[in-house]
Amino acid sequence: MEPVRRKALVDAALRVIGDHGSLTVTMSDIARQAGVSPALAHHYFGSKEQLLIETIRSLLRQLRSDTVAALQAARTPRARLSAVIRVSFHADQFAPETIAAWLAFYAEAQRSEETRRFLVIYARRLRSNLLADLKALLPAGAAERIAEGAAAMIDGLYIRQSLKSAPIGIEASIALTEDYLNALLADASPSPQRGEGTTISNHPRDK
Amino acid sequence: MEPVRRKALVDAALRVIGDHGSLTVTMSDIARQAGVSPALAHHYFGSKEQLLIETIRSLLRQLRSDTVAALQAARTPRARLSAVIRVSFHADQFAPETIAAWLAFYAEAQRSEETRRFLVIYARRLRSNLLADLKALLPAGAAERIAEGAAAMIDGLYIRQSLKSAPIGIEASIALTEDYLNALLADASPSPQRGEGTTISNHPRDK
DNA sequence: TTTTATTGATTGATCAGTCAATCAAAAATA
DNA sequence: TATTTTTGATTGACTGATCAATCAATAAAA
Repeated sequence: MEPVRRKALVDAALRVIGDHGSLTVTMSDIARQAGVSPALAHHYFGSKEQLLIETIRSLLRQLRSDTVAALQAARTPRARLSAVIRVSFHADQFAPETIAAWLAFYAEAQRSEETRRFLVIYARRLRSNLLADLKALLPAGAAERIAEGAAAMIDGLYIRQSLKSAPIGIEASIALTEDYLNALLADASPSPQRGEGTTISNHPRDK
Repeated sequence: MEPVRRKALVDAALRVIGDHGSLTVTMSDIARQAGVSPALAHHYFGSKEQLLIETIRSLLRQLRSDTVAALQAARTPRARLSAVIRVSFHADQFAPETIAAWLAFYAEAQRSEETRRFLVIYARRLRSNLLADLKALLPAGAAERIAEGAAAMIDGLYIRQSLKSAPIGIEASIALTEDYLNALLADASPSPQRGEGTTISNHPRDK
């Protein structure tokens, strides 16, 4: 029973948090959603905090397995970059409840060291997935900057989506991120003289 | 006394929220920080929610006045774009406590309609500040997309900063956003044939 | 019988919000 | 000017609700 209940509770937590848009949900809410008593939730997880930790861990695991699958299907570095982008904006990830849950965990990360660690893992993974393939197309320095920029744009489109005003939409979000990559790849790669000299380098941080 | 106390309480709320990294701070915490009794906070604001609303309003007011000042100092459209970027990453805005506070309000916006309204105002302002000057440099369609992308990148750099791992830094954040603008301006403007045909248009959303 | 699953009932802590009571300053009255 | 009245500022003490966490008891399975 234990694994069944644990999964049910984690799934329930994710749903309740997404609906409510906040981690200030009660153990009772979660337990009710999972169809068990609050006491049972405590029995299996020990504390609310621990259940929340497992919940974000599950969110991350899902994203990771989606990413791995998408990367395996892609052949060229450029196609792998597109795959990473596509996964980030996959319908599941882009559902309002999922966005709300991610946002709630970002906020929680300000206080919970363990939650922060998980989000840092996410951020690093996204960056390094992008970086690995960018390095096949660009000098290391430029690749690092563009990976940083693309990761930021993905997160930014994501967070803006959470406001639900003028929703940008999945396709448009992907297109914006692709535009960014295309433009900076074109800028830095085919004619290094121009790209290196005027746009990419020559910034304060390059001192 | 009333205006003095109101300001002290709003400032205290901002500080406490920033330090604590969450809106789940008590009225007592805020009142203590402001050096008054919790009862007085209720007396002036009626409810915690109302005090919180005033707090985000104050955050927004500050950002707006900074932006207006920066825009007035800039002369060309391109300079105004840089000014908007610079204000977004101004040291005050980039302080960890300020970022934590913004993040907390983003999360709160999932539940509080009024909080959401304020954040939508922020998002719209940022977008339209960028758009106004981009339109002077580009066709409307391209300008809109780039404004959206730049706004997303700014917000994304901001939220990534909140994780405090591998902090990107003010200068590097500005540089990344400038790179984005430079690359897409170069791409779309000087040779419309190429830009329009390959990078900017020809996306699913343009169907 | 022993172990595991499950819950209802309860506890203890935390907080938002209320209220009646002070205190002080200003305004009105003598 | 001196006195009384009114008004606003301020608080300590309290209340009611909420909730995480506990625990002893029961049911079911091994």
